[in-house]
Amino acid sequence: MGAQANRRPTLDEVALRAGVSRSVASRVINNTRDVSSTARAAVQKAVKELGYVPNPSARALATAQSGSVLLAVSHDDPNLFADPFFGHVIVGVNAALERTDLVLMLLLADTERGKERLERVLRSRRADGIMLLALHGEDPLYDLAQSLELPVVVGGRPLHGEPAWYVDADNRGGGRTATEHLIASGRRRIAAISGRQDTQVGVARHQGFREAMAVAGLEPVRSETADFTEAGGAAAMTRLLGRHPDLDAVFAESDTMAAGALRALKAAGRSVPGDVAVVGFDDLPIAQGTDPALTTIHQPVQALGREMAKMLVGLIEGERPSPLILPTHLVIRESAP
Amino acid sequence: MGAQANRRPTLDEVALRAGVSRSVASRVINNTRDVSSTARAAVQKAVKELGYVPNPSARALATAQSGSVLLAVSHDDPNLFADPFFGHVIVGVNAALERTDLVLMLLLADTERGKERLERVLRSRRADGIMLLALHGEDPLYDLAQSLELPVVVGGRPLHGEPAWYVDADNRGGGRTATEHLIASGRRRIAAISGRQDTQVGVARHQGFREAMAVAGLEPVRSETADFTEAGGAAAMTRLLGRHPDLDAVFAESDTMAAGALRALKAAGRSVPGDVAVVGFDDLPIAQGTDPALTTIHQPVQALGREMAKMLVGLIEGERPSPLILPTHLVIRESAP
DNA sequence: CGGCTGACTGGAAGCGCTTCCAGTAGTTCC
DNA sequence: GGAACTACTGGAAGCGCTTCCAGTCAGCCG
Repeated sequence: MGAQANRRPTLDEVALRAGVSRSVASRVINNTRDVSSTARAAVQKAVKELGYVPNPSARALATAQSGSVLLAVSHDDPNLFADPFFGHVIVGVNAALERTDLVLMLLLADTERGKERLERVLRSRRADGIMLLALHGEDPLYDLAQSLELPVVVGGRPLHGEPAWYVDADNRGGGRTATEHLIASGRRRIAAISGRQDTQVGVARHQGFREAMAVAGLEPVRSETADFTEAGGAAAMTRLLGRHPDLDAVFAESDTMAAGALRALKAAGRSVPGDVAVVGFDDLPIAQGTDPALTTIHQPVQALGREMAKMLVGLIEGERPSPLILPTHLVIRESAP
Repeated sequence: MGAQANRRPTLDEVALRAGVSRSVASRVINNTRDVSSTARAAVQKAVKELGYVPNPSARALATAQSGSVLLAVSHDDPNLFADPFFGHVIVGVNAALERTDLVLMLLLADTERGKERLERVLRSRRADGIMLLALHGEDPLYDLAQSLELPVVVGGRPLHGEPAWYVDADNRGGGRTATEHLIASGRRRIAAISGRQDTQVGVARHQGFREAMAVAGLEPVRSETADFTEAGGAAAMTRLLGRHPDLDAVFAESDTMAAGALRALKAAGRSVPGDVAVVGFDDLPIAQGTDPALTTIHQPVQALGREMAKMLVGLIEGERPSPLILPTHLVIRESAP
């Protein structure tokens, strides 16, 4: 009755109860060799009876391994994380981690203070490895993590240079596929709304667009750059229409911007896909909710998270995995049949 | 030249360099009293020169405090977490934690294995406190956390009973407000599409609906229950139209379901808001993307996360905060002017 | 039958920190 | 001038675990 309430059992108590030494108990817990089956059974029994759970801090101290990995999102837009994209990544990461004993730590570093905090966490080696997401331009974080000799896996790629370990979607290939689809369906006056050009994603997708246009011998009507937001997409679309009222297709390089573009097209009285065909990129849930439903490039976001985590676990366990580029594919809906 | 590369400095080395004992160095680091200013300065200098960062495991072991808090999401739908809702909660949590030294651990427990893992993490006291999200029906997790004598803050409320510490949005008030708005705009044949009735959210919103109808002396046309998904909302809307072709308003108790309802209404040839007015709930980004844009109840999701984290920090620091219900408010857009 | 394995075992030394406590000075007060 | 403070200081004892290492005790070979 409330007697055993307060203190949690320690390994010593388990050992005592099992009638063995602490070393033996530890070996049983950690499943290492050199334990007789009788000792093993006794310890396991004691563990169960006492409800023993190892103290992670003590273990971490003794082994110099924290037992956790960090997912760091460093960005200057505090709301970026609200994008469902991240939710999917996390679901993937979580799934991959579920089969290990690693716990996920999450740190969003948007403010200056947040970034300092992230740096402290990194330096303190609270995590055995780190996953970096949404690097835009040059992020000092990457270099820091590198210099700490911590395993680092980058999701996406930074704008310049190529990290040793990363997982990325085939953005360039996706951009090409999207554009090819528009061309194949007979569109000729094709414009693009590209995302921020200080991100590798933004650049790569647009590069795919330009490649496909060049291959087809077409001149892009015009491209507008927006900031990956719905409002930005709408504004860009409006600008495009103002300058090139006769365009017949738009490749909006993210679904969110595509949604904005659809809204602007509707406001301008254009029918989709009748007057203008629209292809997005990402295949987020909104893509199905827009009117008309959005033809888009699917990128395997959950897989991205999963593979990042897997790669990191591999690195921590001493393997040397290869960078990974995940395929994207076209999903045809109504906005560009 | 790679000399100091490998080992990180310890407190002993800092003390040595500063010419004081380890105790003094520790006191300086932790900013406790009883340190002369000369000693303090010497230690601070040594810390800087050595780039010393305390080892969190050692500290955790000595203080019996992990320095982290856990956000646990236990649900049976593995994709629920992809909902932007969670992203916003996390942004809020992160913001509140930024001013502390606590680190956020995130655990999604959808599978059986995930739940066991969550339980292990809880039992091992890897976290100093826990935030629980998306409890549906009765979740054993809550009782477990309670029994561990860990501070627990619940986001939303479980279906039955009331936790000691929770933060919730005023779902019932929101449901009332939404309904009152429909009534005030002259609608009389009002139906509702309620969410899962095994969640407190679902029940509370619908209760608000019923209250407002009763106060106005109106009989609900009919209510259909869906599962908070777009498809579910569309199906429910179709059923409603089948049975009550003359309804003139719908309160869809989540934006996602509202989006589905809009789609079904359009498919049935009804104009919104001409024939049927629609009010949603949540004020997610989709609410602005639907056509027509959705009148909805805004709930402060980010604030929910922030307040949960604040409350938890308070609990950990020994305060006894009060449960909190955050206000919701009506956002009028096109679907129900 | 002596000596050698090989399978186990338990003692003990840490991991890097916090914190209690006994102690040393320097001050103040009667 | 001595007692009683106050303001610091450093030694030492942990926190709960892992892991090295020196043993012990069978069994088995020649």
